[in-house]
Amino acid sequence: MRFSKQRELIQHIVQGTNSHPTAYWIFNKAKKKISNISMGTVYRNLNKLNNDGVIKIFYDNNIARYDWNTVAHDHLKCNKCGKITDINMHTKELQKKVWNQYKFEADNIEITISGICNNH
Amino acid sequence: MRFSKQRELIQHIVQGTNSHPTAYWIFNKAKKKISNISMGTVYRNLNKLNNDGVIKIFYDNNIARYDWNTVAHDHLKCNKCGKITDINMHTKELQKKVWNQYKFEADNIEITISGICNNH
DNA sequence: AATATAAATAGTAATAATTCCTATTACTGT
DNA sequence: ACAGTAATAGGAATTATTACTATTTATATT
Repeated sequence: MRFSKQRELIQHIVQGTNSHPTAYWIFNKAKKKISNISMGTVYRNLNKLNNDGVIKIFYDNNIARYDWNTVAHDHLKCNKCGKITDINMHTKELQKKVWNQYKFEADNIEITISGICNNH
Repeated sequence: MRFSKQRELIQHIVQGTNSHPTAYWIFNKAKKKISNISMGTVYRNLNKLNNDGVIKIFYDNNIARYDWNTVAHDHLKCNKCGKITDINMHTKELQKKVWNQYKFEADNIEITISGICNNH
């Protein structure tokens, strides 16, 4: 993969926030540095970075969010303020379990827990 | 809520399959019985049925799928054949855990595990 | 059974998220 | 410096979903 300043910027934006941003948020942030950047470029590079394991994509209901944290982890989503918090649910155990019980080779386990966070 | 034959049909379609169908699949199935049914009607009723706890909505990446099984459960998704299988991961324990560790009141826990199923 | 009314529908337009397409641009190896 | 290749911008196209509105229909009331 060749270097591109657009991709570098997109990577830095994702890596510079804990807010689990959407593509649209990243696009708006990127426009401030490269005013003519397009959504196509944002999506293409986010997918590329995800495929290369540089960042991680996950889904909050039906919209994609992007995470600098590529280590396996899970999310708490507050239904009141929308805040998404990283947590760790030891998915290794689940991975073993689905293999033993269902002979299913898990390569990705996503746990999203919604409810009410400790600010409410 | 008033009776409608459209909603009744939609409910029966969802309750008659284990395939975790999309709105579009349900729409096509419904058209065979009520040829002029519209997508708006399908979505409106699926949401209504979900809100009433008659069926359950969940998200497979960025698309909505509908499930007759309203008891809390989880899903295995095969990356080769796309098949989605119901499993049970005892999320009660996770619910306790996030309360103890994070003081987070979980009301919904979604676990989606993707990988390769036992047909491959 | 006829009527009123409130709710649901069909059909379509609008929106939102994402992917696709193509002419153009710009790294990189020679 | 130049050619070849890969990435880009910008916009069109697609897909999923929601919103709007005139019309129809289920149900309660007479």
